[in-house]
Amino acid sequence: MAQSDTVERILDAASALFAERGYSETSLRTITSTAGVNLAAVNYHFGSKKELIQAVFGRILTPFCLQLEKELDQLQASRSGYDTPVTVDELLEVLFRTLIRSTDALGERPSLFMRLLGLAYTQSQDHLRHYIIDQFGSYYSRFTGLLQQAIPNVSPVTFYWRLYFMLGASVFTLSSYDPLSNILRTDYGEESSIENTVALLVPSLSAMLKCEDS
Amino acid sequence: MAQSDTVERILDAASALFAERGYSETSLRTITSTAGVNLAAVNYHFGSKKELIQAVFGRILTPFCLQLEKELDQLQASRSGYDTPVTVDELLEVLFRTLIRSTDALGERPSLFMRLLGLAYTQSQDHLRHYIIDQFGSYYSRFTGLLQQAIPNVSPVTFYWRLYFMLGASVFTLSSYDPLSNILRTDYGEESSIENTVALLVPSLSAMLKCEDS
DNA sequence: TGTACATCAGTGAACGCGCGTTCACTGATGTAC
DNA sequence: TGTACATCAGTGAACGCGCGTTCACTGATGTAC
Repeated sequence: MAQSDTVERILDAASALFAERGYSETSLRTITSTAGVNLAAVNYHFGSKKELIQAVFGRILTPFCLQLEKELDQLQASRSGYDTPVTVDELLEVLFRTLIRSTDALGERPSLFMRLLGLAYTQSQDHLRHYIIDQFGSYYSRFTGLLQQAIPNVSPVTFYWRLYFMLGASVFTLSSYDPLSNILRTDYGEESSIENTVALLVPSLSAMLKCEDS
Repeated sequence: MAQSDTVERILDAASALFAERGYSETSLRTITSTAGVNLAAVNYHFGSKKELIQAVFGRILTPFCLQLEKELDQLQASRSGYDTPVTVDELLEVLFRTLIRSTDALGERPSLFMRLLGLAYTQSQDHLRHYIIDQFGSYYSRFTGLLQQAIPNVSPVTFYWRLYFMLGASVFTLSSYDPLSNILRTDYGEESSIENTVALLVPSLSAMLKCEDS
């Protein structure tokens, strides 16, 4: 092995296996044998299983955050000097475009990212939740701040809950994209793509976010 | 112990622990020591950990299904002879009222049910997914059929995806209700209740389901 | 009514297994003089 | 250029531990005659 691709092989195998089965259901023995490396290599390179989980997550979260920042900069720059504020639809477009592009750049699929994210919240991985908040918190705040400005007639509390409605709808659907699109093919005879599904998701979420606050 | 409440004690402890940590992260030793029963009692009464998981789920899913059936019967009966079809909002009201009432009747909280349901899909518990489809499939089909009739202008494929947007939003938000409402209290100084949150969820979902199909 | 047997909830201890982690070790490459 | 040493990626085997499950057993209650 020329100058160690062991780290990359472990991260590749671990990403796929964690997304498929969950963090605690995937053993280091399964990861290392899939990657074709020695069992002890994970502890040698990463220190522990927890640190491997964070490394797997960071490898996909970091490019997403950087890309999102760039896209939001562009979007806001295009508005400076004008009085037309950024719209909900534009923000959602940016969010999902960033999701698709940043995972694509890694040779991964959005569903993998969404599954890792969903699992971080449903499995008891406190260390990972804290890691995500540390890494992603400021980008998340910037995005949600802009989103709230785009819906001035919705109260803060309603907006708060709708953010989670949106998060749940997005993460749940996109993390289960493969099985859901398979059902669609066999039961409805319809082909779909992730772009296609996002194109249905964006206006649906937009309608939900903007609707009259009762 | 008068005529064995061991089974109930195991189910109570297991429900709470599974919802808190997940199925595979909860050991039989933790369950039995919490319940104050012998370790071997789970295998004696339920056969295996898998069958315990199904029993925990069934205890909460079955009353929900029966209650939902009754509510839908009533709703449809109130319409027979008239030409006014059942509305989206009425169906959603019935769904969440059923959720709240059926869990309440067991002395449990909706978030517990939603967490167990969410975990069934995110943890690799194929046996549980199959069990849920067997038990719940026909009730689910009836509900979604009525819902689709209430939105005649939305195409079947769009409706298919929006069902999962709705499911994701509901399960994610309600299963994380406690931490989310705690954040709301500390950061916004607002008290909330599950009824309150559902009252925000229903019109939001309704707007999302009904919005113009692009 | 009394005795023998069957049933059944529950128990204590052990089983084998897979887990994450550790550790002494190897062998190749880089560095100092 | 040659030698001694340091560094570092990687390895094979073992560690102790907690896991789900099993099994022989107990003791109370019910049933048959």
